[in-house]
Amino acid sequence: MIKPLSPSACRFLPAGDYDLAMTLNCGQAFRWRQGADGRWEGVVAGRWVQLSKVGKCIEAKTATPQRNWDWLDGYLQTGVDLDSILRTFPKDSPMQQAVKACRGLRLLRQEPWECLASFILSATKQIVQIQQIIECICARWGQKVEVPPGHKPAYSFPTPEVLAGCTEADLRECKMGFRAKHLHKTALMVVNGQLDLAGVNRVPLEEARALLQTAPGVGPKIADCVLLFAYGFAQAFPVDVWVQRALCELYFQGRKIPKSKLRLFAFEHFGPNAGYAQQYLFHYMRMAKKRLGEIDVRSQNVVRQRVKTGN
DNA sequence: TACCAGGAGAGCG
DNA sequence: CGCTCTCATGGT
Repeated sequence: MIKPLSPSACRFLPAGDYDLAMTLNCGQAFRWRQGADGRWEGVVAGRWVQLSKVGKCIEAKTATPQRNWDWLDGYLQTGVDLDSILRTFPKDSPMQQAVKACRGLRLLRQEPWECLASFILSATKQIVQIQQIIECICARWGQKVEVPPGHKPAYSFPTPEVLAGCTEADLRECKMGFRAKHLHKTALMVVNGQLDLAGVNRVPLEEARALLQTAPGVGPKIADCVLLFAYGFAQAFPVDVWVQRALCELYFQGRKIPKSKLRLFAFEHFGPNAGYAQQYLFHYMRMAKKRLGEIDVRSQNVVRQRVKTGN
């Protein structure tokens, strides 16, 4: 007789070639926060969890002992062989630079409802602001989850039932603006069965995208985000303003190409894991901009210094 | 202060 | 189809 593994609130997941910080902070998920000790805290599948990289493992701590950790393995996708994915990328220079800069970046497998709702709220918002809106709706309409002593309270992501029960005005109190109508209507569709989130992964990519796009506030870009980040359609290729700029500059000599055409180009050019390639390009561009920002600040300081000293 | 943000949808020619 | 305008709010 096999003795069942005893429940534990701590676990080490083998995770070589896995950049945890980049993965949790690259704009695919919005609820991870870094504590003072540098560890990442979040809520996955209704459970508080704290993550940190220890050598070639991810150390996970929970508030309550766990017998089964499948919920976390699935979320982090630690079983994915990254190298076999990177090998399918095109060998052009932009792509190789992005891979070099973002080595270890992974795609998570998020819960469909949270992912869909989050990206409805993402429309023409900066990532910092998306994080704030989502934090607000979780604190208001999520359920309190157990946390270890001494930690800030944490909340689950609010269910479609709860959000459908809110008024649009309630939702607007979390500063989501015109997205409130979209979120509310979509929540209603999920509750009354007009949008079957469980059915999305049972059909091919194009059909799945069309299903998601029946929800208000969900067009091609947001649908592709959900297909990629929640359903594991590795070829889904979200084209936002960043990726559009990147593709136009890197592959079209700066000519402005419509997003619909870029999606078709990407589907062909980047291959079966186009979605992974997209995330590498997206994060690569954002890091590059951040670096430029820092240089800009330095030159500004130099200018201020000159003004001060009269040079 | 102005510009812009991981867009979508409607109206127009 | 492709372009433009609006939607709400706050970061930089």
